[in-house]
Amino acid sequence: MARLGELEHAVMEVLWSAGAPCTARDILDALPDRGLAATTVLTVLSRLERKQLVGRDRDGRAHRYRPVAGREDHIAALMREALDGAADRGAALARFADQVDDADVEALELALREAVRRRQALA
Amino acid sequence: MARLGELEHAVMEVLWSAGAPCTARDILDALPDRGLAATTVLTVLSRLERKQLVGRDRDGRAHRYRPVAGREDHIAALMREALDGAADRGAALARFADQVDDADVEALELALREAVRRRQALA
DNA sequence: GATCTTTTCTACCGACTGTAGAATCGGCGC
DNA sequence: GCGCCGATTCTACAGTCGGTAGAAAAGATC
Repeated sequence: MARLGELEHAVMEVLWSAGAPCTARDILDALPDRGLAATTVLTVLSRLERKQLVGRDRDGRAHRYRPVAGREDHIAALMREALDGAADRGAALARFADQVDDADVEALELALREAVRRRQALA
Repeated sequence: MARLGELEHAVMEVLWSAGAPCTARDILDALPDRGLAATTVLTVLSRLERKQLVGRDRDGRAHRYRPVAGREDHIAALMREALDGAADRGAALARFADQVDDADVEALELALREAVRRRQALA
């Protein structure tokens, strides 16, 4: 999976938070502290499109950009990718379970119950 | 956390698999297909040391290099790092639970039970 | 002390990222 | 229709990172 630079990530955050497709202008306005040029945002967006992290559709003279996947999907994919590097997946998952805090343990237990339920519904 | 290049990763794999501290020579010999120069391995090791992924101790005229953390610890840390990017950790964990295969679900369930048990023993 | 290995220092190249100017494109209003 | 203005595309450059390794120094061994 493609790695993201700091600005690329910031742009993805804007798109993820927006909830609706954004123009480059919207994104520029959402990052006022950086003092970026409009073309910088466009360049970053085109790179994100090349990496297939955003898509776009024309809207008048501009484009509206949208994330291809949601933030949480993206994160889950990163977690899977990390896990795929394990020789012993069970051991890696055990370490992971040890390292996360109690709230995450509970959330994970819930997530697993739900996932199992969904799987059984499909079977 | 530091990102790893392809060769850096390969060197870490050698160290993780070795089970004992290795010299640069050992690592070079473990990667025969690459036709690397000895200095290349040393350079990579020094970068890994700078990234605090390996440590070393002198042994005669050479050094012996060892991974600071085990492979599974490293992977678990990567997974946590990805998870830390989530606005909604529960949602990210839910996606993760949906995306992994049945064997991983079972391994995770087991890992969680064990983790909870260990936590209770500590409390 | 000569030799041989290991290490350190330095350097180069290519890829990637942040950054943006120049040039072009394309609606919209008049 | 045509010009204007914002959006887009193209091009470029600097900084960093990773892969690669030569030159030079350090250090053990005989």
